[in-house]
Amino acid sequence: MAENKQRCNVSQIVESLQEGILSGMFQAGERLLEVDLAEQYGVSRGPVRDALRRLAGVGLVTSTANIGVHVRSFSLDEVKAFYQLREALEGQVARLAAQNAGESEKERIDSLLKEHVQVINIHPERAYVQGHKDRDFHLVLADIAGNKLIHNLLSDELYPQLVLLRRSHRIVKGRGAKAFLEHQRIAEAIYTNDGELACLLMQRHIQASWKTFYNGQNLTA
Amino acid sequence: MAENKQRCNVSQIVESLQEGILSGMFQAGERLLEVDLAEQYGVSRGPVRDALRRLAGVGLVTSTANIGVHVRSFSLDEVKAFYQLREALEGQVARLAAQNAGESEKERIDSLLKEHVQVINIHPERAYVQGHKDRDFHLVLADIAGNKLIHNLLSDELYPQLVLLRRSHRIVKGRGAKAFLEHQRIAEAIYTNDGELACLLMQRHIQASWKTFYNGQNLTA
DNA sequence: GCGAATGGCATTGTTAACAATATTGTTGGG
DNA sequence: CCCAACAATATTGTTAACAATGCCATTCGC
Repeated sequence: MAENKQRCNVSQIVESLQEGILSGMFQAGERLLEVDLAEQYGVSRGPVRDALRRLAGVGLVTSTANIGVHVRSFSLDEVKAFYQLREALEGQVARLAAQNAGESEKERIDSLLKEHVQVINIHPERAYVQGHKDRDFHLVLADIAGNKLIHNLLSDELYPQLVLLRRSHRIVKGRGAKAFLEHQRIAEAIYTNDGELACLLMQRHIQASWKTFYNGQNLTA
Repeated sequence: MAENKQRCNVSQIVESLQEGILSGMFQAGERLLEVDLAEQYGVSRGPVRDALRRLAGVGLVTSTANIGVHVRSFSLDEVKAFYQLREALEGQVARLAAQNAGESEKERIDSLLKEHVQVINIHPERAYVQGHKDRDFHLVLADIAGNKLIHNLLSDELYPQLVLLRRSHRIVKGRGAKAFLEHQRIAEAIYTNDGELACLLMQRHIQASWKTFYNGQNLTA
């Protein structure tokens, strides 16, 4: 699977490892050996160490002195804290997006939602998580919000962590159509530049997502 | 000043460099040479590189490939984004703290504020930024909120960045007594477990802090 | 005289060997 | 039979030398 990619630089290693972690090639809690990875990427341990430190920085692995690095796993408390953080951040994103949105931004959201409704109709059971970042509702809003700091926090740290924690907790099915309807309500608030409403609806959207996650855990546990 | 501390490990180097950056020993934008630091700490370049990567991870330095690392400097837009992020996070913190606070937590806040009023009376002009983390109003609230994720984000990343950006923009005087009064209002909301009010007051508190910063910049610019 | 190419220097990126530490397996005593 | 101390192994931490890259001054052509 992980063929010998010769002479990778650090950022390529980071990207490849991140994909491996998010795709489930590495299981949650699995140990990542520097020497093995170094051989896989046809490189010495130095760049691998750099890459692992960067992954630790975005919370995808945990690095312990003299022990090693492991793919991160999340306790239920950590997941709860995670959703509380998202609630705060994405509420602010929705508020700012509503304040900033002009005609072109509103059209951008509208066309995105029209695209999503197609996907929903074709795959009603699917998790409704878009692959590309430009096609994700939440990240598009974060872009429109015009706050690069929050956008990067969501895009580079929280969203990868979200993918990982859903995987590590065996979440297979999302809320699909229901989430899409909530997106539409948020979009309507943005169309009228109602920041407070957009913030409130987004917070409820995240809360609903957390409740689905939590109930799913209780059922399987 | 930076005497030869022999045989430091990585976390000690990180701590020392962070203190150097936050104390102003290194100026904003200043380049940090690996070889110089390595000699200062009596260690080779490897651990220094590790330390610098970790500082880059918390946003105190910027690391550019084949160029080097520089003490981070903040544009006014970045500072604005920073305060918008704080507004979201600390609003959530205040809400959660109000929801979680029992008698012991309320007493903890109360004794902290009584301590602060002493400081204010003795040094009315001082910036009202506490040195130790256990004595900072915002971090104590984050602790009471019971969300380790947000607490660490504030304590390990945003607060060091706050110190740095205030320094790099030559902010010398804070809002002192006024900020303290706002803290008291927030505390009162927490005493009645009114999460929504605590959140709102905290957000206004952060906004007021941003406005002070912004006006200060316009005056000097 | 001025701008572009070039060469040397300074610095970061990488490597492989070495040191220190943790984990695992083994042995001896109780 | 079980537990503790110890040895062997595996892995991370560190080092110093080497490679590659960017920066800067000098020089060459115009």
